[in-house]
Formats: sequence, structure tokens, C-alpha cells
Amino acid sequence: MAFSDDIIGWYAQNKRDLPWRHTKDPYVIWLSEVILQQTRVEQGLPYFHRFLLHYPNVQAFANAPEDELLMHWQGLGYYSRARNMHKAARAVVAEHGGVFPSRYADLIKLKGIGEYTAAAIASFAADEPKAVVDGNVFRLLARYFGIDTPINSTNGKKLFFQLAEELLDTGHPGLYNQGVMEFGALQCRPKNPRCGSCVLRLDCRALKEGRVDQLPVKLKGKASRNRYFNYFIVTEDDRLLMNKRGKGDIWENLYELPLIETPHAVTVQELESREEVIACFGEHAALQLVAGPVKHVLSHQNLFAQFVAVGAPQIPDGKKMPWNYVFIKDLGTLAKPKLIYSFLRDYGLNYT
DNA sequence: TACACGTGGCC
DNA sequence: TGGCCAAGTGT
Repeated sequence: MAFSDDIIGWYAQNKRDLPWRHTKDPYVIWLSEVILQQTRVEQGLPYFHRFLLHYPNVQAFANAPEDELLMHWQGLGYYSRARNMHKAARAVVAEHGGVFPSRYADLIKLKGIGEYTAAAIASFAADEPKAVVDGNVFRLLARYFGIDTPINSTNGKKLFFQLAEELLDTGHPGLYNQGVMEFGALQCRPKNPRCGSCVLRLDCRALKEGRVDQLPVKLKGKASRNRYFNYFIVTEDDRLLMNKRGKGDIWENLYELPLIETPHAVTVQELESREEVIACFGEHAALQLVAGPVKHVLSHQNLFAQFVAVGAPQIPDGKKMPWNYVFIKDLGTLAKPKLIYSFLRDYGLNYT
């Protein structure tokens, strides 16, 4: 009892004034929660405003083309979130008459809504007693109870979810859930936690045992792999050759320049004599390095990209590759990965 | 069930 | 600098 009272009391004094905290509309809460998955508030904030402006309700969201949603999502990362939100919005229109659900059992069935997000929406919008367990909660509980079971292990997840459910203030689930997360974000933060001023300091096991900086424990994942991307700049008058990425790899359904990936770093000269390059651009194409190699770090990959201008290209049939010429003035309507739009901007391919 | 999926900020 | 982390989910 004391734990949830301390959390709710602390929250009343210390909570930030965030726009999604002024509503009980499950659609608006859904927008904010998905945007905030694995994303800092400061990074997500402008996207929240943008999506609410363009798509004030779930019908508007469902009616939008996927390309347009991805364009507005550009730069936020984890693009499957936008694609899954599209599917979820259409399911809400088709199966819930356009009324966004606020029950956990309905929410959990929607694409892109997992245990955390379903609990968040259900508790914030309708005070359904479901405990949220996000990174903040894992960290707070690991420290407060001095638990060194890895938070990303199967056992750890079971343990922390069970504990969170027991601690939930069933009288004020929404308030308590927002409180624990905010507490984890501002007070029991990952680095330099503010233990000196913490209302839980007398009961915190990790603080008592001097283990605050060792908790939570997290199993290390696999090391990143390196990939070598050779991007080609092929223009025809005021048009630029672009590629829409497919399934099964990074940046699904986003647009990029024509790409040839090589198993290791290659020079432009080596590139010129490669079969695939000749097959794509003809024997007499003149290649010239324009930029790179640029290192672009993803969560599980290190990309090394170089950008190569193609002079005198002879594109064989255009049917073999899924490449299409796009008017340079229209480039802004296409969703592109950060690596690509940064290059286009720096290269002076300006579009408005 | 581990692992893949983006980007930016911090030290 | 490079590694870790940030309101997770799908497969």
C-alpha cells in the first residue's frame, strides 16, 4: 500500500505537463503510446502533434494511404509501428464501427498493440486495472526490490509482470500506472538516479546494498553485423531513379536510391567492373564517388554507405529492377530513411 | 523464443 | 568513441 501511495503522491508533485495527459480518448492515447515505444518524449512530441493534426480520428488514420503515413513517420524509426497502426486503424473501422476500443481484451488483438500498450490505453482511458510494465517499471522494481534476474530473460519477464500486477493500485490504475512510469523516467532514471531526494530511499533494497548502478541486469544481445551499401545516383532531366524497399529487411516500404549491396567494402573502380553493375547501368557507365563511405548505425546493423553518380547510364529494360524515376520536386512526398534524406539534402537535391 | 527492427542523446 | 539506453512488438 505504501508503495503505490508514495508513487501517486510523488506523481502529483512532479509530473510533466504532456499533451496526451489531457485526454481520455483511447485513439489519442494510442497515438502517443505507439509513438513513444522505444522513443524519448522529446523525439516523439513533434510526431504526436503532426499525426493528431493530419489524422484527428481513427477514420482519418484508416483512410490515409500507407505511403502518406510512412512519410509523416519519416525520421522516427521502427517503421513497422506506422504500418501496424494502419492495420489496427482499419480493423477498428471494420470491426468496432470506428469506435476505438478501451478494453484490454479488445486492444491486445490489434496489430502493434502488445501487453504494455494495451495496459496503458485500458488503464489511462478507462481505468481498467492492468499493470503497465515498460523499461521504467523494470528498472524501478529491479532496484527497489534488489532483483538481479535479467529483465529480458523469460523468467525475469514473468517475475516482473507478476510483481507489477501485485503492486498495482486497483483503486487508481491509470494514475498509478502513469506514476510508476514517470517516476522511473525522472527519479529512478537509468543514469545518475536521484536517490538523495527519493521518497522510496528508506525502503530501496538496491540503495541499501549499494547496487543501484548494477540494476537492472540485462542480458547482452548479439553483436551488430556490418553491411556495405552502394547507392547510385541516376538522373534523367529533372527526375531521379528511386527504389521502394520490400519485405524481409530494414526500412520496409521506404524509398531509397538504387542499391547494390556488396559483402565487403568496394572501391568505385571495383564497382565498375562488377557484373551486376554492368547489368544495371551498361558497360559504358561512368561511375564517380560523390559521398561516403558514411557510417549509419542501426540497432543491429552498422551500415557503410557510399553514393556513386552514374554518368551515361544505359538502363536495359527497367523491368528487371523495381526502380522508378521520380520527379525531384516530388521527392518530399516519399518516406525515406534518415541515411537517404540526409544525403539528398547534403547533396543539394532539394525538394520542398 | 531469441532476435530484428531506427534514431538520437548521453557520457 | 562506441556502447548503452528509450513509454515494445512481431515472428
